[in-house]
Amino acid sequence: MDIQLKRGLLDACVLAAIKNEDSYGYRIIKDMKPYLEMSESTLYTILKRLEAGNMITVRSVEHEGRLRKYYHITREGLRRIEEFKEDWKEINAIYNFITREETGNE
Amino acid sequence: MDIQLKRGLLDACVLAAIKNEDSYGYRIIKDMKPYLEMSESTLYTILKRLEAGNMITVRSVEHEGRLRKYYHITREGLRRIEEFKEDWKEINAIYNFITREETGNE
DNA sequence: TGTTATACATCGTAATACGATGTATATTAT
DNA sequence: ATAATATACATCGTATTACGATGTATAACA
Repeated sequence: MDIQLKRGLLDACVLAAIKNEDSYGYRIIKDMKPYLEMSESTLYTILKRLEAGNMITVRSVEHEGRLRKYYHITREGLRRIEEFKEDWKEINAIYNFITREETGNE
Repeated sequence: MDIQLKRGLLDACVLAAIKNEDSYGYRIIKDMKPYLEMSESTLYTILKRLEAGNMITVRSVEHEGRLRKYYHITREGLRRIEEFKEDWKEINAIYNFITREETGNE
């Protein structure tokens, strides 16, 4: 899979992964795996970015000796997902341009 | 529009723009404009990349005192478009993951 | 004479995905 | 007992990349 093609979906995908229930890094990766594989370093970069953009909030929880950071989606984050849906309409138009079969010139 | 979202479409879009007829930089930009806006510096970067990847070939033509470089899609380039179509199936699966509405937990 | 359109080209930069690597504990396999 | 795997987060360096800014040059038009 072309990496570039995934790029625009990464942020929205992480937001979607925590949309219905707060989650933490390791689990987010596992939940997304069937749809989109992402390395840990990539995920943590994205989580930092989303936090900086006020799309998510973080809360640390001690769990069996290990640290867990639970991420919670904010109103801003939910809005980001809606924005994504809007953008997708344009993306589909571009997709149609790319895949259209020209008729009448052969 | 989120820039990241466009990234994966750029190369395929340029290939699509010359698929049915050889074209040159300035015209490619104008043809794509209704679907996807791209700066000149971006296009020439992409054309260089596609040429390096043997997706297109170039031929210079003198036209009214000005230089024109006509780009022609190769078999490799056509294959790239087909690859894009294949990848799109996965992209759609990811899209569904992002936009799905969870039922039964509220 | 000045502006816009046509046409290609390069440089610098900021954003970004990811491999490599590191820390630390718990569980499972050999 | 020991090795390997799973869990869990974190950082550094790097290559790719889109694009604004800028440059060169001619033709058409106001």
